[in-house]
Amino acid sequence: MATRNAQQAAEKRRLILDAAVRVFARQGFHSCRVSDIADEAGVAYGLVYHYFRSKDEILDTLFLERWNVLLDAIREVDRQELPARDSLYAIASFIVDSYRHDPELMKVIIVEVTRAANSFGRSHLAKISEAFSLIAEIVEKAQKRGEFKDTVTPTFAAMAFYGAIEQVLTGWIFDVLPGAPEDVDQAKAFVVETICSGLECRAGA
Amino acid sequence: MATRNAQQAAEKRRLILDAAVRVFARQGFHSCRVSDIADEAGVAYGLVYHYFRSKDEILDTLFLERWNVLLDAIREVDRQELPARDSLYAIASFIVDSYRHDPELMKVIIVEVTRAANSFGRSHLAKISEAFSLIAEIVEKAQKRGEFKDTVTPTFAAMAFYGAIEQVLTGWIFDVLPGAPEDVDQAKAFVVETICSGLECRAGA
DNA sequence: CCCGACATTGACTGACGAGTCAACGTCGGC
DNA sequence: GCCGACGTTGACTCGTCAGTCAATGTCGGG
Repeated sequence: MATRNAQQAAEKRRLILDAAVRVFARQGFHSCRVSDIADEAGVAYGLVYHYFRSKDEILDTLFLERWNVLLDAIREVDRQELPARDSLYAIASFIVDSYRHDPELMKVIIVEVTRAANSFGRSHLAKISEAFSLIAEIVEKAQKRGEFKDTVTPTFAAMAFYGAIEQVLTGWIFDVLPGAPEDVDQAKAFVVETICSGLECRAGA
Repeated sequence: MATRNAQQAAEKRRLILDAAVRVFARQGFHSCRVSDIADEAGVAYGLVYHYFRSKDEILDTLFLERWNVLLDAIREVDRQELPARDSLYAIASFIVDSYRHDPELMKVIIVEVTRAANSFGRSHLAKISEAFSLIAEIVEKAQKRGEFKDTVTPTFAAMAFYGAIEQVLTGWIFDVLPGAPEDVDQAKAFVVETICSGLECRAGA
């Protein structure tokens, strides 16, 4: 009952979650066994089931933890009412920096959840879509303010924006795109430049 | 030995492939059984293994058939040396029309191969990347001609372009984006407008 | 120092599904 | 109308894992 116990339990849980990230990133969710996670964490097989109801619940937990952080970040950006280009730059930066900070975790979330809409993504579709809606709102406001032209619906623009970023991350993850630190930095600007210039009203218009 | 036999065999093979598309689209590759495909095709379980070495080979076949058509289409567009915006519009059109023509097949290819780089996509990464390279070439030529600005590398631009389209298709597939016929038509223009305007040199520049 | 609660262990089980294979049609040629 | 090749069948095998559970360890409180 001691506080120390609760904290120790939390640490063990974290230990398993962190091990799972490494194993999922290395072998993929479906082709790894629960015993691989236990081994990686240095705990017994059964203990994994003491802390999590199922293998799925581990991935759910990893995804929700991180995605909620992303949603909060987007909401915070939104609240600041910056010019749309700055807002989108901040969001792109956040995602790209998340990748730079913990590539394995981002790989797992993108490959096993976000891009796996048929298996895992399915149950998290609503949560994933929340991000699209928030981005769409930012675009919509920019259109009302006259910053962005309104020939493209906010929803499509949001999908294009998010899709472009995710594809770039996927490129890094699978080594089809150069992912050196300087490339990663440039990428933020590239994506925002491409998408925003396409959405903005021309200077002369 | 008769020609008729060879043709009948080809038809049976096709029967199984078409059934597989429906089953994969409905249940997903991993959560369907080979017996589901056999049932859907109205043939015995074992016959599937008479025509294909494995469950994987069925998906491989479906993917390669379609992706080669896409690559040919892109090469053909490239050969015509149109303005880059027209080239990219043609490519976007081709992909979007492929979806309209056979949503189930495109769903399978995107969800189970293209977006599943960790399982199936892995073995087809080279084939998938070919499309990126071809698009990147088009962008590069446009930059050399001065149509597109060169602040964004062709590779990144290609990823952004393809990513945007794929995300829109994914939106339709999972009903997070309105996919009525008129939306589908607009989408081509939306994507090209967004990405190309972002890449083009400003009129005043 | 003992006791009970809870953390930890890992051998085991039960389900599932890919792939095999031996038996059974069927059809064309002779 | 007989023969043999090959298309077709589906019950069966066999490996794989997720999840269970009973046994064992640990630790704090009384």
